[in-house]
Amino acid sequence: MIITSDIYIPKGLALRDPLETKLGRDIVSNSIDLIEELGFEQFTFKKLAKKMNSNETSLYRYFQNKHLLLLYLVVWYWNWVIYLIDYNTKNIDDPNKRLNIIIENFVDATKENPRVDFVNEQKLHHIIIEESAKAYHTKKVDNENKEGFFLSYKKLTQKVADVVQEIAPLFPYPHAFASNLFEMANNQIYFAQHLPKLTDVKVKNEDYTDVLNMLLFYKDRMLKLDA
Amino acid sequence: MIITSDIYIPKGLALRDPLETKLGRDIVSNSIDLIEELGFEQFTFKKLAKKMNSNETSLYRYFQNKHLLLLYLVVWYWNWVIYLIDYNTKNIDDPNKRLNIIIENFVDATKENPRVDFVNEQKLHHIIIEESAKAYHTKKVDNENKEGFFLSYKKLTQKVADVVQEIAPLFPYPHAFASNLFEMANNQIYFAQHLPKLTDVKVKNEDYTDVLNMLLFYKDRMLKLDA
DNA sequence: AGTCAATGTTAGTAATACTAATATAAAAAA
DNA sequence: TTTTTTATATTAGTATTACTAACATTGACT
Repeated sequence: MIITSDIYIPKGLALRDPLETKLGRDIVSNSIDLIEELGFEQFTFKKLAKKMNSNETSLYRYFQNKHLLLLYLVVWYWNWVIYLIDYNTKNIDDPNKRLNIIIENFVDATKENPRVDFVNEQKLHHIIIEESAKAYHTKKVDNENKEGFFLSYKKLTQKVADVVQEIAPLFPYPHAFASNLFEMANNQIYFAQHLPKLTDVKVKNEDYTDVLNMLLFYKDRMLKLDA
Repeated sequence: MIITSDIYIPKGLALRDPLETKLGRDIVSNSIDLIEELGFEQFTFKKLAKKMNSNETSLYRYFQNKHLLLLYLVVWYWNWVIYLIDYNTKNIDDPNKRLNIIIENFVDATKENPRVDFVNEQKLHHIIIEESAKAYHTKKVDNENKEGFFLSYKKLTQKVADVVQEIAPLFPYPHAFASNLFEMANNQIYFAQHLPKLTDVKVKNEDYTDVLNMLLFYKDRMLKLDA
């Protein structure tokens, strides 16, 4: 089990902690499958309950609505990426190497061994690419932000910004660079898969090499490491 | 009237051309107000009809559903930006100056005079920032792409990519750079307004100066114009 | 044997996202 | 001018969604 006490999933995101019960874990697990299959718009608690051989009402005991369930998954992903980059950059002194590893984990956060058994990280990654924008482009953002629902994304951004500033102390936009790096990774993968004229990279199957190289190029240019 | 024959709003996006009738123009105009006010999730045709003193059924004669109405607005915006950059970069030889103007228009596509009277470009810009991701992150993308609904975005990307290649013929990712520039402009404005820890720029009222400067910096770095 | 928490069951509601059928008014064609 | 077409409005209805309430059952622990 990876998600432990040092990983902050804010209270209020779920009505009760899904990790503590079989049903809760089933909700998380099956919602990943079903959102990926149907897309968020077509996904409903009723369909999810049916798939799980449970019932709608029980699901509402865990999540107030499907939007908060999606946000829960997105927060989970942010935490997962934070875990990955901590784990993979430990004991590496060179901040540029650390940033390379961060970028690798942005592009493909599914390759690592340590995983939670009931979460399919690859499918979760697909959901992030296809649906995550909907989790924070809503009229509720400001309230949800006050509730602390985006702390993980901020933490992730701050971590990357710190490494950027280690590499290039005078770089004026470390946070924007960090968040853009993350958004760009997901976005450009999406474009490669659905609107390829909007990008120059190719993604075949689960091979994100092109995207990785582009982001590394982007980083080197922005931080003037290719002089 | 700006939107003319050389601006391609694909057939199939609307059931009948909203520009040709009073009701159609009212739908476009009022939907911009209402989507901005309520957010796309809470926006319904019933509410829109009420606001317009029309009725739900009539609206369905123009748009199959609210998703296609949103996409129509987003396509409108893409066309509007294409128009703006064509208009504002005309007769300017220096490709770098042209790219600067493009970036200005990405950041704030509302400042120009030539405008369609029934479209509030400033509100439309807000909708793009807050809701546009939902217009193309859906299970329908691939089909809608086949219908040509994203040609305007591709055209916009291609235009910018062409300028990039004029400036830096060897730059390896002109399309990704172009689409990322556009996405980043909208995203970072959104972050500045709702999740400021994810960026370094500030947006007060409608002042996007910080964002503009950041994007110009980004461009100079990426294309090595600040050597 | 009793209670408690988790889950299930049944039933219901207001709103959403539509469609069909018909009526009326205004504009264009005969 | 009358007819026809076209646009819009009205009414009515449906299946689904997004919930909520009340109550029943199960199993685990005391």
